[in-house]
Amino acid sequence: MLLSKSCVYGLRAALFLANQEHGKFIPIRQMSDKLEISFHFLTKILQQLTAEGILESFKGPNGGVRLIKRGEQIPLIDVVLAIDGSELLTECALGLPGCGVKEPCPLHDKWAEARDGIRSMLEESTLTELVQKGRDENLRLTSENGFDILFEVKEGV
Amino acid sequence: MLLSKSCVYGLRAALFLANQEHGKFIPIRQMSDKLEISFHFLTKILQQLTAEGILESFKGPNGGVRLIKRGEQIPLIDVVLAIDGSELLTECALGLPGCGVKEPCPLHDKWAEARDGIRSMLEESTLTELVQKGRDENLRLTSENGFDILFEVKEGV
DNA sequence: TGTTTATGAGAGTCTTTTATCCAAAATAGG
DNA sequence: CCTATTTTGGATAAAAGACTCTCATAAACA
Repeated sequence: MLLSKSCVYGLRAALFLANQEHGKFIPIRQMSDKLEISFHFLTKILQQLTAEGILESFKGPNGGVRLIKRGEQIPLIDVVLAIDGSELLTECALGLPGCGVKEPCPLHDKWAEARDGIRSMLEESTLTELVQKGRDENLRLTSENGFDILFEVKEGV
Repeated sequence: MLLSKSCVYGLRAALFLANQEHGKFIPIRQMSDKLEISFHFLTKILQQLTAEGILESFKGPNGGVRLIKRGEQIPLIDVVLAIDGSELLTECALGLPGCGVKEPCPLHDKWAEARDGIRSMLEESTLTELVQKGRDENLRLTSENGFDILFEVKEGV
């Protein structure tokens, strides 16, 4: 698997948050329900994102988590590296310690280039951009539901 | 981790074999010693490569494994997919089942493109090509040793 | 005060990956 | 035929990852 499952969930959650009114705190329970991710598991992942300075949280009634910056300013790479660690995009394809420009393995150059393709794609894509695309084309965010699920706000009913 | 540890070992082993006289059976024990990989573990990995038609084996004295085709004709992708499975380069970045052109997730297009960068790099690189590079520039194949370790053949001493 | 909600630590389960071991089968050579 | 060599395949074990759950604490609200 290229990305860990935690990372995949983290991306889904980040997109979910970017699709909300900016600045509003969203309870984790609500996210776990909508995204069909175990509440406890998602909690751990979001705690990581909070610790890494991507989210901020607020306790108590009407509490929850929210993005620290606007979605426009958050590239996917931030989420991926916060969860899977920066080694993900620096590791040697042959597993050699210290593999790099100075002491490369035979695959180093090509591998680095291919990896950087992923990296730059993740650097160039922002949460907002994907949310926009998801809304415009009504794409999926869970196995069944698309971005529209996020709008059926039933508060006050 | 982008590639599993098994896959990484499999690549090292494939390069090792491509650096040997073509057609000669190399005992797994010798490979595990030189490549500093656990004999038993490497055995399992090579069995997979044999089952996938990349290697062939021969039992008994002077037995071992060898590449079925010449290294020129073996792209890295063969080894990677034989071990990590083809899902590796088709999985959805958001983990959605059935994500594809017909039912994409918001990240699908960009992710597919980035993944394909890795894929085509692995398709275009052959074992021989890397062995050649490794020899020419005397690069590493283990944490300590380079391709030269493969030449100290001590038979008949 | 009591309820809501996140935090942090931790225990426990399940699955997959990584790693080790052993008996069986095949083969070569004496 | 006997023995040493080497792969095969099954079984097992250890470690890591993916979860589930609980509990005690803290902050905020009403």
